[in-house]
Amino acid sequence: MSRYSAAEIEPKWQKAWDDAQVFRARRDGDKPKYYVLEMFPYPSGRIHIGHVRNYTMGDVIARYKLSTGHNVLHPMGFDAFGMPAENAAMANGGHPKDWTYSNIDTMVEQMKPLGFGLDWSRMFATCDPEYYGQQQALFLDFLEKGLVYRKNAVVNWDPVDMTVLANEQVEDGRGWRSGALVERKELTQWFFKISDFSEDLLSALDGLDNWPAKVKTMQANWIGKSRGLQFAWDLTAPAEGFEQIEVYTTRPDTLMGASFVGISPDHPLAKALEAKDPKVAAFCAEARKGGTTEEAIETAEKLGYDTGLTVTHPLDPDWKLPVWIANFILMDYGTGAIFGVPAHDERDHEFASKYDLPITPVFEPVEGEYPAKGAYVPPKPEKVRFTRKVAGEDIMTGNEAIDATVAYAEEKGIGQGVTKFRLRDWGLSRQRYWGCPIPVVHCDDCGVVPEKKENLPIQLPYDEGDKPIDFSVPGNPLDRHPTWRDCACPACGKPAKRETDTMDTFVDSSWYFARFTSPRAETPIEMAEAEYWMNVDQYIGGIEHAILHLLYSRFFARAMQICGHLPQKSSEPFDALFTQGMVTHAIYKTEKDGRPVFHYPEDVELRDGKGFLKDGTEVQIIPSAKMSKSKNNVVDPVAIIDQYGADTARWFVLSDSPPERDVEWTAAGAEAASKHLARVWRLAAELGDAPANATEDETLLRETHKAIRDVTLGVESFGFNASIAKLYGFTNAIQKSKAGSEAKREALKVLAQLMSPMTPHLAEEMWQILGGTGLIAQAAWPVADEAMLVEQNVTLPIQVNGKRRGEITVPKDMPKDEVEKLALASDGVIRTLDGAQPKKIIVVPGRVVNVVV
RNA sequence: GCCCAAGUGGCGGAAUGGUAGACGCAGGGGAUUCAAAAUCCCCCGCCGCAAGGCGUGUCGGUUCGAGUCCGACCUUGGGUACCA
Repeated sequence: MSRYSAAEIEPKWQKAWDDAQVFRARRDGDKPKYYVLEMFPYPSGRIHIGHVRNYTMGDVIARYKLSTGHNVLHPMGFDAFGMPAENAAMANGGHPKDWTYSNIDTMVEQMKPLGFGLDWSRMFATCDPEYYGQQQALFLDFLEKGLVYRKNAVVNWDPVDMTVLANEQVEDGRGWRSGALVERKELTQWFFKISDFSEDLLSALDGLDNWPAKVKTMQANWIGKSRGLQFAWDLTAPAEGFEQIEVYTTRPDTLMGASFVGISPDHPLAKALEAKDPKVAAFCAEARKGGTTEEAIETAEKLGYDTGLTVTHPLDPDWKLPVWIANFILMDYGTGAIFGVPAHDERDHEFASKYDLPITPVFEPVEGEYPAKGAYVPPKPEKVRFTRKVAGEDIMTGNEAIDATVAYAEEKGIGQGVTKFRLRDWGLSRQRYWGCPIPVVHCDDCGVVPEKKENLPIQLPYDEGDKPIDFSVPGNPLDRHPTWRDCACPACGKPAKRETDTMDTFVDSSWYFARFTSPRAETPIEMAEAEYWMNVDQYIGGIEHAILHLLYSRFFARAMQICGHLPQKSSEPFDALFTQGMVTHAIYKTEKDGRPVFHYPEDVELRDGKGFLKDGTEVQIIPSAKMSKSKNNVVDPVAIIDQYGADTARWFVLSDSPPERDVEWTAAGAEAASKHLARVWRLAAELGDAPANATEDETLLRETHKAIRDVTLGVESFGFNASIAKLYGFTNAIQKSKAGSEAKREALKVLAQLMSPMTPHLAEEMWQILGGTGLIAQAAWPVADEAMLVEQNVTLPIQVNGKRRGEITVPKDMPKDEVEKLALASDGVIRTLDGAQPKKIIVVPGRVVNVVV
């Protein structure tokens, strides 16, 4: 081979790793274990360059840990249930199962050439009956422990298609297929009691030292612990059997500013009124229009209906307030009823302004003006002057006022201080086919009956031949299946019906990390394996999973532990978390007849930062856009590997941006990466036989040890781009060095080792060329010699009033006063001072000298 | 709406409160070559002939010193419980 050829090198070394079973996870030996996991992919059909980046990061960690003497577990699987498979079946016919498994085959085939150090023997898909059957067993155990229950909850309802819609199937408040205005409808659904763990899920965040702070903050806000006052407003006259309306407030100190009591359209009182009064019914129907998302509800126009009922203020029997039904009050949070304080809440202010309700301030700023318009909502720790206080001092913080009011209310027997959480129970029912069936049976005599474990897995019907699963009509095929629904009651044996809801796909991904420790076990996990491999030492995935997936997994780990399916130590399953950014790509756009036309990158020629089509038309370049098929800006890793090889793709996705940030894929960047790898290869292949040179050899050795230190630090701190920058520097140093060939050989062997987690194939090839022993993948990571890292001199910038005016080079441990003298004597300082006397001189050893005038 | 981030040359980005722009791309100049490709070397924030001045989204603050800390705002991205 006379030049670097990825096509020749890469398959060769992949086979060598396979033959030596380098990445088969082993429990044997005295080595410490290390479990690195990237969030597993959805089998969309083809791998994406974002996958390449994500799995390359994990692979760097896996290979590095292997070379530092660990037993590494680095598995791969597929998050294979979900809506896209059903959508594909709707659009193109076929069966979700066939579509999914065919996609998995394609993606595995596309992933293998990337050379990831994965233990493929552990692979599974969540749609494998062996996996989801164990998930059904977990569900039954959770049910037995009281961690699952049924209650009503709202879904998006398409009144034309008569089907439940996912949030993403609601576009501008309308069903994506029918175009009908979506309504909120209640259904009986299954729930996991995640709210039982609210306090623990919140407080345990403190112990997650190796999680990004932003993720912990997001989770903490999501769980949303609040303290407040719960109390009841007495109706002036009983209505529909109600004498009181129970409310919860986090700002009881504003009670004297109340102007109305509001209840949710789903509040029992609202429902009772609705049943009797067509006008209330009409309003509630209107209020239920639109999707179920928090965003849709919060941003919808505030609508209210005056019920005509009134309540008495708890602190003033003569004060009557109206009761309104309002569309922005959620039945799921608190008691489903509030009292409105327009002066100190933006939403209440908007509502009161619209319906002409009184706006009564209860406090004002200690200094400055009361805002001219809108509500005055200072932060709770800020001191304010109360004009209509319930209890406490005239001037106090919001927090002090809340405490004083709660104490007062409790003393007077008006209400109780309570702690509440925003976190709601996890609704897991989905009215869809392609998911894990919920293993229960509905019996007319026995009610809801759990399946017997020996009947698991309850498999989805596949129905080849004359009765295929039909996706051409909306709704859940399981619900209208001619035979699958019918079964015998596990309790009494009489004819009964299966639950036709399947599980949320978040359930599938909430325990797969545990299953990887014993993927073929006939129980959910094998305890001995979990004891050894858990927890995940490093988890890597997208920030889009910061809340739901991670919170659900944390819940599952606790619930599994309660049921004896995970060891005690695994209540927090992910010791360290890293959230990586996306790979983006420019969009090339022109317009035709007022509509955008998107062009493929290969059809665009770039000159001086501008893009042109073949016919000379200039295209608009939109940089750093999320890749999207409809925008024609998707980079196909298969094409990149064909053109440059896996090592180039791996090197590039790590090189240009910090891993937590987005990286833009550019053809020029990929080209540059490829050229660099070829240069490194040539350095090894064309080593030559120059004689030793003591000084130069020593200098190169020092560079080598610095490179070991810097690159290792980068890898350990997820600074892969920093490691790569150092590797460029080290490569330049070797290339320019006048050292002898043997010194260069040693430097190049270290270079190969330091590159091996990122570009493993090239590293193996160099290792072989340079005469390394065995596989570089199994060689021990080099260790930097501290003695080689010590510098004698240091260059200090000299500042005058914080501005750089020169620099001096001094011995590392020169005393401060001598540094001062040298600094004052330097040209830049003399010129800038121009005879003025320095007031103060700041010497930061090894860093800077600042002369203050 | 609410929660969480990010914003630095033409571009991607570097920088424990201490020389802003490491490293790479693009660009310019040169070497090599019959010529080219490939490769190698040098230059490269902005304004200015220069001295020097200005520069890290905007405005203000803390500090001897701020890209970094604090406050407000703007823009972009992620999440918002049935996309995964």
